[in-house]
Amino acid sequence: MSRQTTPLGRPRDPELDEKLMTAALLEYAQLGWGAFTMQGVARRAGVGKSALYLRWANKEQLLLDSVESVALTLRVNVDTGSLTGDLTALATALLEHFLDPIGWATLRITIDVTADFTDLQPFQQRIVRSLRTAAAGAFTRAVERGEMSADTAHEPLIESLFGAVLMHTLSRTQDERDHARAYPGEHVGPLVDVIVRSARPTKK
Amino acid sequence: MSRQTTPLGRPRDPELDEKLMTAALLEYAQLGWGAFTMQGVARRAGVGKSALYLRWANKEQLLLDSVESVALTLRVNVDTGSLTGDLTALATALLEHFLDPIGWATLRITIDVTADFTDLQPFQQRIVRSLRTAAAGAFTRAVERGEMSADTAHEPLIESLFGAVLMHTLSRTQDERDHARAYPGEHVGPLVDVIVRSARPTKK
Amino acid sequence: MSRQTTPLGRPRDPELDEKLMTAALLEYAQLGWGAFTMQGVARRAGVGKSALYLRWANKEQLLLDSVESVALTLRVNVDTGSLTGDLTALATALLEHFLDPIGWATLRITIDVTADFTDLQPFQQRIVRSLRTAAAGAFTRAVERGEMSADTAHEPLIESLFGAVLMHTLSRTQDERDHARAYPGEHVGPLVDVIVRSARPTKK
Amino acid sequence: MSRQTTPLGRPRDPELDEKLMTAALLEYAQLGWGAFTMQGVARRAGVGKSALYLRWANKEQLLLDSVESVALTLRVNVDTGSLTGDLTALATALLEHFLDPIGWATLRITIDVTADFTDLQPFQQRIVRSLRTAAAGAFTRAVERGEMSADTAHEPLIESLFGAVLMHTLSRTQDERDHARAYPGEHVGPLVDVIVRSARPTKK
DNA sequence: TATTAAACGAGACGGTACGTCGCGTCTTCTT
DNA sequence: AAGAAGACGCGACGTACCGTCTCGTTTAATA
Repeated sequence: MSRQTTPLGRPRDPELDEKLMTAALLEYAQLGWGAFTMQGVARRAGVGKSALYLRWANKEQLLLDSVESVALTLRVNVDTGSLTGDLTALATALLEHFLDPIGWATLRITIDVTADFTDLQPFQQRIVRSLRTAAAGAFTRAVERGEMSADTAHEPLIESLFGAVLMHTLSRTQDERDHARAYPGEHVGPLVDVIVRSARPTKK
Repeated sequence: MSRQTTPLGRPRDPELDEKLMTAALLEYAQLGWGAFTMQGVARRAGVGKSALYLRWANKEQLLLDSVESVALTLRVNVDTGSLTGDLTALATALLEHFLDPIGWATLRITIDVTADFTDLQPFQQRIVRSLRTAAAGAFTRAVERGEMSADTAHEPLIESLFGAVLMHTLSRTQDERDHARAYPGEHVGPLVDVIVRSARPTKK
Repeated sequence: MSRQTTPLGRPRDPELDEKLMTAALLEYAQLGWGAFTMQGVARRAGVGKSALYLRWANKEQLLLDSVESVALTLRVNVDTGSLTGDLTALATALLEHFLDPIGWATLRITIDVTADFTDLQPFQQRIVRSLRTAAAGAFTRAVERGEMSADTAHEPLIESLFGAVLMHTLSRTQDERDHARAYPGEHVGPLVDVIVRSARPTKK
Repeated sequence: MSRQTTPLGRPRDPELDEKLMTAALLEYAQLGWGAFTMQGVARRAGVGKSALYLRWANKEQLLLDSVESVALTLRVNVDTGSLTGDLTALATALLEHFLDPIGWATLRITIDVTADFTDLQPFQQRIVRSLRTAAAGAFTRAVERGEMSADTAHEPLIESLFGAVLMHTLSRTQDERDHARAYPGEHVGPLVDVIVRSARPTKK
């Protein structure tokens, strides 16, 4: 006769959700698709398979969900006083994201999702949007400061900067990536410069 | 007395090598890692599994080899008379490469390879190198024309341009990608502009 | 506090054990070693391969186990009032066993086992023993009746009778075996006679 | 215009026929059906697969042929002066045949052939016949000597003796079979006795 | 002596079964 | 009802062998 029915039986362990997604990302990051297994995730989390299948229908769903939960972490939007400073902060954050195994796993899955014709826009877009809005703030402030003319399109600049960071990570050897982890500034600086120089107002 | 011994037994069918790699890339492009199977490749190529396993030890090797054989295709180096023209040609080729299912598959595999700690530099580097050398030519000619100062670093510009194309492909929906396939110029133009403006010599 | 722990997880389907062994024997009886396949057994039983490999490590083990479970069926020991009657009952049972495809399969496997140097005595002996004990009863009663002297060795008589039935089955054509199935008495009679005459006490 | 055409080309190596069949029997005797392979036979004989498939269409044909070529070896027919002596010679020969790995392999294959509904009478019968004719001689001489009445049926006696030897081999452990190899007389004696006693004329 | 056609060693090839392992579902007992 | 454990039907893995098919080389009989 209770109106506000508490669900019967044992309640779900709320800590498991996050624990399982973390385990999934680690497993994927270390082993790749080929050796990524549900029982591997369960083992790593010290859990039975039921706990997984009660929450996700299959491997793909688990991975997508896990990736999404991580993507929201990437929220950087600081005013450092200059466009170079703002973009450096952003690019550094992204570089570190890509250098982190889990961040890289996120990218791999995004790439795979993009390939499937089943257009998982909501998933994909949410991640990209967080990057764009962060960059938009930096550009707006730059225009106010006069570092950039108001009619410059943001989109190509954003794609160039973030794409450059991605390409940089992608085209380097393991040793160079290790170096970037230690000294991100040296790697990000030249890339930010490209954007800042491109954005600077044309002299008369 | 012959030093140059012909290998014994029936020789391998040389047509099969290419046929199998093509089948593998198509299979991967359509299905992704999750549903990519050796027997699927064999079936598609109308071939027994033995023909596959005589050449490659496992799925990974087959895919890596297939990707490498495709990567060499990407050879663009034309002199159009202007930096904008040269870079547009390059970026368009790359965009079309990424919009092609097989080209995209190539990227996916490169990403996966980068993740593995087993540093497959020779593989990875060979692909990237073909891009860099193509761009280097364009920049050299630009310096000669006076469109660009001699002391501008190439590397960040290259990473920005190619990364931008990649990020562009990655962050768009299926519909937008279809549009890019039809009108690549509209998509590539703004990205090339970013680079050209960044590279232009500073006015006194 | 419970010492007698119930085994964890879903319990094995107890009906499957027998179903699988029956399917295995039928498959073997119909197709022989050459075409006997595990997936064939699984298909016939409407079962996945896992169910088989959870119970038996390989083809050989499955067949041995199956044979053993059938061998125990051969239990005949009746007192018909005369040695001839008792032995006829026994020999008829054995003849019918050999004429049955599954019974014959049992023999084939026993022969194979005997050949292997890995001496699977427990298996082999258990089958033979059931025959010997049955015959021993008949001989004991014959001695009591005075049909046979007490100091006659049982073993050679047993081997002669059962061996004769086996050789009879082995050396006949398919047509003759069909006839034996219909009229076992005509085939068994002469063989029993040989034994009875050999066993009869010597007249002074 | 030659009438007696010699076949063209390189003639078949006549030594190979026997060499290959011997290799086949050894392979089968040591490994059994399960691990009996054509390439194994070829390897053991130091020969390519072609040499095998030029002579036999498949594994089965090779084995049947090999068995048949061996069976003809079993030709014993000596007059020792007594029925016991004659039968002992025969039974000993058969016992040694069964104790020899190749002889045992012959039996295994015979058993398998008997099981198949494809009634390979010519094969099967030829082997059995050689045994029967040998025994027939011994019985004929026994009748002449007065050790046996003329109207006693031969067939059951033959089946009993040879069957007894077979059953004896079949029901013993490896150790006991080793003993029989060293002292065949001890094992054959009791079995021959059974037959001789059964065959002796009834005293008035 | 040179030609010719089959025999032969080697091994690629299209298949299929092996025995293993992971999927996603199910059934059992425990919490 | 959640959860750990593990059986189950299914199907791919990578291996090994089937019987067929090229290759190049060898070996007699013929020309």
